[in-house]
Amino acid sequence: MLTTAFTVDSDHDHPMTGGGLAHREPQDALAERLAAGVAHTLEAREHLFCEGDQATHVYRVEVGHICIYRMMPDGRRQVVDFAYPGDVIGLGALGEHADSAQAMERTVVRGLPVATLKDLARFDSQLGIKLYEALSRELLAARELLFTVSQRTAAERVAAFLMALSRRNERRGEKPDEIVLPMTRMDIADFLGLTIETVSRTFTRLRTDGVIDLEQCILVTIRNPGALQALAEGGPESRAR
Amino acid sequence: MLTTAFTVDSDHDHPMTGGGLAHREPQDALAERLAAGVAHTLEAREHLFCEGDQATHVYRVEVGHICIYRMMPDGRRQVVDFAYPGDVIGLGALGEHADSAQAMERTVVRGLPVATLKDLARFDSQLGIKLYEALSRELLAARELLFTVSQRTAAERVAAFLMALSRRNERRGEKPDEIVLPMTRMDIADFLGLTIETVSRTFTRLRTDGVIDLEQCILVTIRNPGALQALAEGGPESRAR
DNA sequence: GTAGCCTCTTACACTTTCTCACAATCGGTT
DNA sequence: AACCGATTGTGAGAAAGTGTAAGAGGCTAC
Repeated sequence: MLTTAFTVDSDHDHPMTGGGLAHREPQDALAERLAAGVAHTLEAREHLFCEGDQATHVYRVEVGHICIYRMMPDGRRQVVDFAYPGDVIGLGALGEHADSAQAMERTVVRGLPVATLKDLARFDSQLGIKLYEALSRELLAARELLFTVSQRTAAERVAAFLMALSRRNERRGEKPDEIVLPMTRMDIADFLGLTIETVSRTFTRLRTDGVIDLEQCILVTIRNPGALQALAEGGPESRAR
Repeated sequence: MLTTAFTVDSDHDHPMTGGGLAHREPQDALAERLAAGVAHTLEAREHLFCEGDQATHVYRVEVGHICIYRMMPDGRRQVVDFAYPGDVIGLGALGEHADSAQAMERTVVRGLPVATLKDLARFDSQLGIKLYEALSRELLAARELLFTVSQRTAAERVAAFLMALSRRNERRGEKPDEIVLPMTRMDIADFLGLTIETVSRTFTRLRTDGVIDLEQCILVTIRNPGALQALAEGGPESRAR
């Protein structure tokens, strides 16, 4: 899960916070179980599950990316999370899914039946704790996003979003200043509670201000990490409230 | 936890969703354990714990109300939850608290050491499941609030907030059309991601429109539940997006 | 290669919410 | 009863973000 936290170090100082993605590569009991799951390939735009579906499985993304969102009858949409390879999906669900999960491109997931997981947890208390911790990280990330969407300006939200992806790259051993965006502007807008136009304008503004480069719309290069960081944290020019 | 969900029935159709308050009166293993906890009285404005404090205990509110929030260095605040009697606080914390908990008035809580809870959960898998479910409900409520704050207009947010409190009353066997607000306008504003002025104006607007009555600022009487409901759901006059 | 489609960008008028300033009200105290 | 501080309510102007619409860029299929 993407954490739009304004403190850079939260990922490392608090290993439990999980940082960018809530339960990435869990080298533990949970990971072991999931590795034994059945692989399933989704085409682009295909749904892994929808709101109201029975929550039968827990999934781990192997390849590709998945967008988790929720809709209002009138079409308003809230993206809750972007799941990257290694991320686990479907943990919080009790009975029915409260949101939908859609592949953003051709994506491979590995699924484990909830019933199996439950049985295993009954005897393996270590696994139970891992599940609990994974859920805690999701809760923290959800509240972080709430904070971002509720209290930050458009520029701050986009900056926080990019910083989250940058930190994610860093943790993964990838270049922290080159960010590939697997999601559309619409996905970003619905994640940050903005319109697609505002997201686009904000990207442009960051580019003209020399904070980022944007050769293609899916590739962001961070030119001035300090400025981006400051903006994400609620920098000098941000409104005081 | 307060759920600002737009579907009224979510409370009852999905018992796991928890509805208004995430883990109210858990008549189960968790409740039993918490009943054995040590009572502690907080004065108005006193903090139960602060961001960064070691998460030593899990608490249940017995009397009074507690506001759970998070601050940004520049003073921006996000209220994450209002805890009512019966609600459990401090569940998601791993190591350190990520938010602060402040009594809104003289409040009595009952605390149980996390270490004790962990020991108990090791042998009582039923308790472990209850903890997991309680956390799931918190996650659902957090995402619900995210949705509300991110996608709804000021009027819709206030309406959703009042509807959540109304449903909460109903579940408790109290009058669903008479709502006592234990929190200040500032708390509501920081919960809904609005300014105090906008909250105030919106209340006034609802009053002049005949949707609610507002003799004192802490007592809301719902005059037209249908209209309030429609507004909370994103009624006819809401923007289509 | 180019026609067609989809996403992204940009511009401008408009709406909502915020900011700032001040008045009114409430609750507790002297 | 009058005072006081804190909270709440109201109004006018400012700012941020939105909605509409038009144009640019990129990908796919033919």
